[in-house]
Amino acid sequence: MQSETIENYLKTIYHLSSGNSAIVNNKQLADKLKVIPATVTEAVKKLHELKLVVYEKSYGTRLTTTGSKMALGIVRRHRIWETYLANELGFGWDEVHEIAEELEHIKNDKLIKKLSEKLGHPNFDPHGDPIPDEKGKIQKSNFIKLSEAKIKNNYKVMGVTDHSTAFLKYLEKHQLIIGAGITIKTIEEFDNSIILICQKKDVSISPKAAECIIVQTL
Amino acid sequence: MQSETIENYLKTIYHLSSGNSAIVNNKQLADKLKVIPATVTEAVKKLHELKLVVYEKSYGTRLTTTGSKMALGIVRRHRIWETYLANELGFGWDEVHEIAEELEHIKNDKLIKKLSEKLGHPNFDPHGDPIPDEKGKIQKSNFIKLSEAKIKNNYKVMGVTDHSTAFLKYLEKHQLIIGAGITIKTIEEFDNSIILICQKKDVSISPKAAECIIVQTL
DNA sequence: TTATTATTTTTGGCTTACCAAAAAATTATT
DNA sequence: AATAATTTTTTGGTAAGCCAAAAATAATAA
Repeated sequence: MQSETIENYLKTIYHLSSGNSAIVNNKQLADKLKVIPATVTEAVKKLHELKLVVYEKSYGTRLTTTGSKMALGIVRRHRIWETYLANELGFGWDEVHEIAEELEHIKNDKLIKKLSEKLGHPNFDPHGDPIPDEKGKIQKSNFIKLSEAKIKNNYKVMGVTDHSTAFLKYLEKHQLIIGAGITIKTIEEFDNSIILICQKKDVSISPKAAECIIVQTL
Repeated sequence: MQSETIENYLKTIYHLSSGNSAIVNNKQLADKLKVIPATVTEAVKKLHELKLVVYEKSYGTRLTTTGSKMALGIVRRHRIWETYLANELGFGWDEVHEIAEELEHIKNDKLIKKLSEKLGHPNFDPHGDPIPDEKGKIQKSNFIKLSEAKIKNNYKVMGVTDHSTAFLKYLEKHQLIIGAGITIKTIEEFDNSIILICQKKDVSISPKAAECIIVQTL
């Protein structure tokens, strides 16, 4: 099995199981990887033989400890590159994901080490997602989803969980950039949409969007 | 045909024909690409159909204008990355080639543009090789091979044509680093080896090594 | 020029990563 | 529980990129 194929499967399993080694099913994987379920069946069988996942027929797949470590390594490379592209090369946070999808497959420990060093060993990428350290440890954060925010409280925008270009552009339009301070003004009773104050302006956020925005309690 | 495979063939044809669209043969290609000649035959046929090379049976292969442009693009990416790794990330010039072999395949015009910009649009990489510009134009240089150097003259070490780690380490040991000023002291009659002065020390260079060292006339 | 050597091409085969369609198993719905 | 819908697996097939061995061609030396 090709290293890049393996990495894409492991990474996807990791994301779908939200880092918990929970079980993921073939359909989900097929959708994310843009292949048909039959292809996934084949692949997870091979990954099982490589002891990177535990695959149980007609049930599902989860990462082994080894697989999880590898996945964490890929996630680390991806997020280090995203941070580097944004902070050092001046890319917008809506552009970095796509490029990092390619860069993440370059496995050269020294390269990632140098990049991390130059960035001052960051713990979070420009989307606010945590960057696993060399050992795969992920820094816990006091981040919550904007949808869980409480009225009158102050928060700082830290990231997003949806990386689609459409969504990122939407945020930019509302000045909801990383680091922006916000205050919850109202939460509409009838549809749960949130009115918040950002840059002294009122901004209305739909519940769906609020689910995808990560904020830090201040 | 996979983009990375195409790129590796084009790049190799480019290097073997010394940028002149001269004819290269299957054996040479097979050796460089670490495949058997039969594989090359298959590949060049396909590249011919893609109009990237002109392949004549039992004769040889050369780049078309399109193929040449593509090759120049790959060479540009490779050398920009090498320069970036050395100048911005502090890698040694003996380390950058290997990493750039992978990075060169990431095709994102904006990325290369940003890297080049950050470097101040360099025309030469850390090995002294010219970096083609966005249009594929290569800056001419007054560089010569050390083997062509004349007695008593002064030169500056600008690069190498052999990127093997062994060779680069050999140079480093003799303090023959990029930018080093040298003076030709003697050229031995019987074996053409060169005695030069570098850092106030006498250094003897074999004719074979002298073939691989690029110097600039001062 | 013939013999020898080197290179190139052909042929048949392999693995990886995919797909399509059909069959089997699981899960959900009535 | 029976039926319908979904998911999973099996089966057969494809293209890319490789190899090994044999046949054909070209280049070199005797």
